[in-house]
Amino acid sequence: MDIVTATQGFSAMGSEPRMEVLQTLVKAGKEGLLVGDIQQRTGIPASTLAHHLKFLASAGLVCADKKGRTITNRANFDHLESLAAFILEECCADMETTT
Amino acid sequence: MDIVTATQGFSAMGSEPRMEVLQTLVKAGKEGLLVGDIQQRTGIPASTLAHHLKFLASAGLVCADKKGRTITNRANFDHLESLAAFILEECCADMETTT
DNA sequence: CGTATATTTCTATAAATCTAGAAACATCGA
DNA sequence: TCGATGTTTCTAGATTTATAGAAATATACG
Repeated sequence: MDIVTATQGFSAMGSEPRMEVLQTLVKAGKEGLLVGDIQQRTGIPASTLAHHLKFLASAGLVCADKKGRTITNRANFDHLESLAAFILEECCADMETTT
Repeated sequence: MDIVTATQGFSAMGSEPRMEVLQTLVKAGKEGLLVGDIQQRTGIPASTLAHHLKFLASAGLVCADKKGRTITNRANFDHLESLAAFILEECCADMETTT
């Protein structure tokens, strides 16, 4: 994971409504949720929600899967794990003694 | 860790120069670095760096320790770990069957 | 005291983001 | 085909953030 990708991911997580959406999807698990479901659970207006979902998707945190009239959104668990790992990835790298 | 704190943390990580600063401090380990050291390693102008360090500190990601003329900055490793853990904290909570 | 050093605060401009109503678009069912 | 449903795109004003030069502050040293 490079720094640009990581930064985009964290930036996407750096807004309360967006984090709320993401957590709703993380809680929902791999089945995902329809946009309408998310809207119901979060109370975010449709257009605002669409905006945030696009932001989350373009950061790779969420995947959207259109089927008929509805769109299923799912958290991208692999990517989320990588981001979590990135935070302390290079911890203390500069402290290493000449081993 | 509540959602507001987490969001502030991720927001602070959601900018490339700031993430670069944070990583520089994470690499440096618990000894930390002087503002001037960070400036040298990142090439960020002093006033811009001060701005970002304040942002990082107010999000709890970094601690500043003034001593004489210099200020030592350290990554707040505990907080960073909590943030990393937060991302998938409630993973699949809504999928649980009636156990 | 006066000067050099380390860092911040002030300031201003440019750019990005947030929010949400309204309109548009696509798909399904009758 | 027509109306209902689910979701997006358009739009625009308000707010936040980014950047960095210049001035200010604080401490140390001679």
